[in-house]
Amino acid sequence: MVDYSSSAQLDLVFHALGDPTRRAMLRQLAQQEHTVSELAEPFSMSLAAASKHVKTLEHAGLVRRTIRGRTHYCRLNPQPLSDADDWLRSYERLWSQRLKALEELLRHPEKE
Amino acid sequence: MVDYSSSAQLDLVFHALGDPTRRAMLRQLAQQEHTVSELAEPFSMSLAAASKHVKTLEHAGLVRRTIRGRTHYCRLNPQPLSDADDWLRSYERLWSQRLKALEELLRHPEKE
DNA sequence: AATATATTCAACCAAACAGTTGACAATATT
DNA sequence: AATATTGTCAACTGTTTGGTTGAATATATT
Repeated sequence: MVDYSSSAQLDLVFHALGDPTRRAMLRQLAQQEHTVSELAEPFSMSLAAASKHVKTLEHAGLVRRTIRGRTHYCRLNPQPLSDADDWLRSYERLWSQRLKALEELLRHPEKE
Repeated sequence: MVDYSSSAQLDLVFHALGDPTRRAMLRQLAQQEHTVSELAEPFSMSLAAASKHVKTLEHAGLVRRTIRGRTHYCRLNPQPLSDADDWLRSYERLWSQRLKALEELLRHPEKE
């Protein structure tokens, strides 16, 4: 079993996710495959800039690219998202505890 | 219901998580409260540098600080981790599908 | 063959980042 | 009162980031 959650890999994945343009691109790719131009289209930036974002996602392992002719087709590779989630979920006990306490408070709204 | 998962908030949280020093600090804080010096101790960097990391975590809402005398006590606030997880989990369908296919393949290892 | 399209590349820029050091502020200790 | 401790701040440095533009590459279309 390969450990994709190595620190360096998580660095790349979390860094890739820390940008709204890239998160939006992933959102598109969750629906279907897209070319680089299609991914770039919604944003008011040059194609070159968008292309760099795609490359960042690719480097993090979040995007796979197939080149057919002059067109680059990109699709989402969800594995690193699952790895990032594994990391986050190791804290779940902490936040679910807190959420439970909040719910309890809503159910029995006592003074103070 | 407040939307902590706003894009700007996620930017801060994912960016904060994209650094191994900061993830290690969170790991410490998951165990118990720690002072800034305690958080800094494992790393071979100046206290000032570590202090900046703590501030980054605090800015992302991941750390809460209480000052008593000259000592700053830090504790983990897990809420933003939960928000980040909410975001990631919206892709869960995609990766669990893939995992299921892999398991299936392991159970019935046919040719090709 | 000429042109249009899809994409990357290289060079550049400004801003942000991660680290340093030295000084400062505030609080404890002796 | 003198000193030590905890932590931040400000200024500086080198690197990374996110964007630009113009040229280059490769493929399609006419």
